[in-house]
Amino acid sequence: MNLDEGKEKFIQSWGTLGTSWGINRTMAQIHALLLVTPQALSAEQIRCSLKISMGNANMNIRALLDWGLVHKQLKAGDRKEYFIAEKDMWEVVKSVIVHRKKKELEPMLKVLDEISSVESECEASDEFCNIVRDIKLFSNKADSALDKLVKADSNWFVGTFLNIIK
Amino acid sequence: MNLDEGKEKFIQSWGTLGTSWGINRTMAQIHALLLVTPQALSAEQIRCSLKISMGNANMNIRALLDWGLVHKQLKAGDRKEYFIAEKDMWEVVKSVIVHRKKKELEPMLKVLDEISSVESECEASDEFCNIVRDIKLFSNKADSALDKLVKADSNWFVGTFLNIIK
DNA sequence: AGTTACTTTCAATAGATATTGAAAGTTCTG
DNA sequence: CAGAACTTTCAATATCTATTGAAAGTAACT
Repeated sequence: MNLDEGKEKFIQSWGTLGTSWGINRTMAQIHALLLVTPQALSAEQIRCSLKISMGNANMNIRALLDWGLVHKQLKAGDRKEYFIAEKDMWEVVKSVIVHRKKKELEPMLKVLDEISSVESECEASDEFCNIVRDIKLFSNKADSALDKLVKADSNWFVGTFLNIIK
Repeated sequence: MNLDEGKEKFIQSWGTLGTSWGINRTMAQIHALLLVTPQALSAEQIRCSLKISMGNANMNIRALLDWGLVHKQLKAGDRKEYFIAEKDMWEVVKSVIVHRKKKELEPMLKVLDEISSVESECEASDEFCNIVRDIKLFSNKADSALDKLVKADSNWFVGTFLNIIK
């Protein structure tokens, strides 16, 4: 396999993977392209490589910056902005965890709190409250575990943590 | 808040959460309904509760059985099938991990293997191979960590694991 | 201040995915 | 084995999300 085929294949797969991870296809493909490109690329270069519109490229580059998966780089004497990917996989996973935790787990915790105030007025409502309490307990544990995880540094995670549970 | 409002709210939120987890809305809502229902329900009861079509209900019940998130229950002298949810949250998360690992991580590992055969013929291809090797290393670690996790039992996970990283 | 180079926004449109409903299939029962 | 009770399938359709392209915005240089 040659280099271009390899890059192409990686970009397509990363795009597919992304869609299952709450990251849209283009966003994941841009990230993939930048991941396998040692130097920084301009929006124009990204647009051409992936054959997407300027608007699409721009919006998803902003989203990637927002998630901290891509960093901006300015070159002296050049008005264009250049972009380079975060290449430490643990940092990438952490960003995803932080964003999804905020978007998914936290609203769920809020709802669980609200619905645990269901009045106890019959057997059915007591059973409901018990089930909700279990789910809440589990979710809270997961929540604080994730908090701890994202505070961990890359070396500890890859070197120690992954080995402990192995 | 009364019981019905609480159930309704839970079902809607679980449905929303599900869509971010590779589980479609209806599938997640059926799961939610069964989660907060102590006894088993028939397809007809599910259909009525959620106001969805028979076809939709059927397909998603099958999917839930397939994922192991819902179990079938037969009642003596009744031709209908009844369904009851897996209520242990760790079992639920494990099912999701198993399915998503198969659908997402494993195909990615395969692609990473394929593309690490890119010929070393210039600096760029060497850099590409290095980046791919890093990602592969990380992914393999994640893969085997997840394997270990799903083999763990609920008590160990909730009682020990979540406390270790706390 | 005007021109050029580049970036952002957003309504229209395309594309992907979920849902319905009706028809076909299955299994039980008298 | 005919009919009833229930389940499954699938093409048509609806819904939800991503993408485009054109117009507006912004900043640098002359």
